Amino acid sequence: MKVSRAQAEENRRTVIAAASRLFRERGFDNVGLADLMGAAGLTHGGFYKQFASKDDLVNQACERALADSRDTWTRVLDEGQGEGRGKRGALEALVRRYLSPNHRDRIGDGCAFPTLGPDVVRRDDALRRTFDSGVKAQLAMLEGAMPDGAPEERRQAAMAAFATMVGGLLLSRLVEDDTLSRQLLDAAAAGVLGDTTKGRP
Amino acid sequence: MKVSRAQAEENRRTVIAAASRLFRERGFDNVGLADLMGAAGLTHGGFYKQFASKDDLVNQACERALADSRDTWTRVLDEGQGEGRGKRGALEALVRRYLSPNHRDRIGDGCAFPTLGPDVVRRDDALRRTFDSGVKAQLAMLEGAMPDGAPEERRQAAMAAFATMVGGLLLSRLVEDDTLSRQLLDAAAAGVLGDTTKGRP
DNA sequence: TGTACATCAGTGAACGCGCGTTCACTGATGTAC
DNA sequence: TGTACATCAGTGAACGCGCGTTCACTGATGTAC
Repeated sequence: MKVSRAQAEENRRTVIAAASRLFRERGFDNVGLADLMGAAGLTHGGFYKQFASKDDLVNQACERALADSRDTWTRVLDEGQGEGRGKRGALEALVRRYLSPNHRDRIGDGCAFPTLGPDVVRRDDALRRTFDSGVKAQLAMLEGAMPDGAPEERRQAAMAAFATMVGGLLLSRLVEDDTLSRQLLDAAAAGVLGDTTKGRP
Repeated sequence: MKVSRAQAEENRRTVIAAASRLFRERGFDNVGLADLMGAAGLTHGGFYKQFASKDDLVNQACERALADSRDTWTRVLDEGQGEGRGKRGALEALVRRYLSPNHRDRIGDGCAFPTLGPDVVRRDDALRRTFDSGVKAQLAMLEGAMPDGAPEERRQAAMAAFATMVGGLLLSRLVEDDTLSRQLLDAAAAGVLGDTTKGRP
């Protein structure tokens, strides 16, 4: 049976959104076409009416995930600057949200770099370019969010901060003890925001 | 044909060593039993004479990779302390080696956390415990390598440093421009070692 | 030390399963008159 | 506005392939005498 163009377009978007979540949760190889189409209430046979291949969907889903991530960062930075103490407050809001137990536990909605990064490194498709752009874009946002210093210093600080955030989230997911996991998140946040925030009582 | 016990034991070790490298290079799912046994010049049929399952080998290969990593850290810290400026020199040697283009490019020989970490997070086997122990062990080494501060401060600094190292390596592998990649490595190293090392000229 | 036999690491074919992809078909949608 | 027909999103079965796992078999090793 055919379906209206609007419905088909909505189905396509539903599949991409589900893929963007499922790939982060289970990895590219552990999500089948049947899972992906099933998320939109469809059967797997129609897949190739919407996408050229599984790799095509992988790429579109990752673009979606990275775009969502950028939107979240923009929103959090805006909110933090609005209610907080200027640029410093915005950066703090972003870092604390990124390095939170909530972000740690919601892998399917979270940042794609500490989740799919290594899988992408092993590829040589268009996906590498997608992530390359994604890193540059979020690095630029972080650079703009850095409150202090000359442009060159802020760029360097943004790179170190990004590394600490991505690595802190990844490590916090690798340890099983929740207390240690939170300590890792807090220590990483303190490392980014300056040790003055955390420290001796 | 049978083979001497010594030969069989050597074959087993060869397979584990090859697995430890291949899994890091291609991921667990993209290395078949035929590849693994072939690395020791064997056919895939004999696999189950040596290992209970593929997951069993995955776990043993990761234990090996993590143990090798610890050995490397120990050696680099010793060398750095010997020829360098005490504990400070040892930490610098470790961080600069970890965040080097060489480590970035040699994934098969490198740290397992930014390479296999996300794949491990998705599992719930014994492998999670293996990595949990691995994180704790290397964190303890880093804590011991921290030159300054009270124990609590050194522990927190070690956590932030570990996060920056793991994240910096991962990000450096995700960007395609070599110059930017090296800047990420250097910025991460500067973040760990204190911005005084790098900075304005 | 030499011989007879049990052991078992390794072989190579086969099995079963899930996966990405293809394809003939369906029937509501969208268009042309 | 109503009718006839082409389009094409979605269906469900089938294909081929690679993979982890199993198994009967081999023959050199290791052991018992």
